[in-house]
Amino acid sequence: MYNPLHPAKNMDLRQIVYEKIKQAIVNGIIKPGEKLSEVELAEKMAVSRTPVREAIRQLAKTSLVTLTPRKGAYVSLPSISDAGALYELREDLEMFAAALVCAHPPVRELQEFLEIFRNMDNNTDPDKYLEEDRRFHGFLYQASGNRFLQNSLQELVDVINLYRPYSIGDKDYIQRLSEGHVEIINALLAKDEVKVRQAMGAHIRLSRDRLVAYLNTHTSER
Amino acid sequence: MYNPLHPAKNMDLRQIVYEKIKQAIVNGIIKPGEKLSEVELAEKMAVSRTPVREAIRQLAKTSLVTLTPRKGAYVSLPSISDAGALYELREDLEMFAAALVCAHPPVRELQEFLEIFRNMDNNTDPDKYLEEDRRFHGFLYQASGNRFLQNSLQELVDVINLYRPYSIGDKDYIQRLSEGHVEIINALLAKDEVKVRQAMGAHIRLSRDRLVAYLNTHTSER
DNA sequence: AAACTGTTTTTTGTATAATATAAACAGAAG
DNA sequence: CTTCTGTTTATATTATACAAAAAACAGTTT
Repeated sequence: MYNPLHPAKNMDLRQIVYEKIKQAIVNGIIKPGEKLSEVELAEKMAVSRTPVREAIRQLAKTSLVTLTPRKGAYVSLPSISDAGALYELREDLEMFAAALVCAHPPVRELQEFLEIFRNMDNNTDPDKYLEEDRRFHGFLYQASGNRFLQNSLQELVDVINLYRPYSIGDKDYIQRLSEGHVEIINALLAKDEVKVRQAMGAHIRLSRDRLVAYLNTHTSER
Repeated sequence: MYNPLHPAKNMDLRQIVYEKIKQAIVNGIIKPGEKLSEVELAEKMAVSRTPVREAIRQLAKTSLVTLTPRKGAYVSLPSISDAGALYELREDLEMFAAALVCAHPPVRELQEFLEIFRNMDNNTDPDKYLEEDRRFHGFLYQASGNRFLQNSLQELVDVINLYRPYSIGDKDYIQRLSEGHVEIINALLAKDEVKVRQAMGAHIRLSRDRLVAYLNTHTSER
């Protein structure tokens, strides 16, 4: 039940501002390449520039924001070659995380996800898929039991999500991606580590190839 | 040769302060658990509190510093169980990085390192070993060609180095660790990826086991 | 003497003011 | 008309001032 005597607010302004800006970035409200004006953000959130500055500095440490001395802060605009490097690292880390989960698979939750992804196909709302996809992967990170791994992966995925403008509205892959999830879950439930790694690797590569192909055809050069 | 017309200083104060504090931490001048007083640091470096605050906030994003709202910032004091998680992740990433280097080994530099580590044994100055060890691993990160991997690994290793007070003065392992490096380098030069991964994995586990054993015997509980 | 309460002191958190740099612009020279 | 230079304007950077919270302390009560 509810305890009315919880801490009033154990977050300071900077933390709140940090989360707000971060959400604005990962949800695409502020787009890659756009400038983060201190005064503008401060005014919009009705705080002074100090907490905004500190939040931006912290964001910069996550690669979501790029700092240019004496110029300002901008939402990172990862290059086309960054995409390869980011996915290369992600593939390794996701396979590792999944392998760790494989040792002690959380059966109940996995079965819930299994149901969800079994019922998804190319007619599913892409936003709905995206939401469950994030939830699933995030759950695996947490279930890996290694908080440093969890942290690294979450940061990495947040950066990768900056490419979202280049992949939305792409319904053709939802079924294949969902099937990939089903495969991963089944391998986890079977505690088959080799298959888990293989399935996860293929799943991530599918996303990577889709993005790289898109970038190659739809961008001149970056 | 030297060009006198390089940028006067393309670093702002915050960046300078950031590096100074970071160096103080990784070099053990400020020890794990110690408090980072804003005024004290500002006075010592003869700057105002603002750049110091921002530097500390950024440091906190690297896990080198832990922030406690309304209390202050402290040099992180990783727990005994963190040690396992940190090394678990490091093992995976170092193996991955080494495997990447294996595809295009930088022969010249590897041979230089080979000479260095061949000439090391338990009589070598531990500080000298530590320096070359860091240099070698850092070189591999860079040679992996993946800047995100390089970044993650460097941050991870910096945090692991916080345990240094718990492992100094331990000369018995220098020879074994050096032999490990030789093994890794030879496997890289032979482009034998399987052996590279195996050698690197064993090398990291050796360090981990040494630390965990030490922590288990020399600390009651954290 | 121990514990509680009220006060002082120190330090963090936030806001604002001062400074320095860079971008935009306009006027003058070629 | 173009280019260069000086000025203005806007913005990031740094410093300082103020507010709020936590820690240290002391005095009082039991």
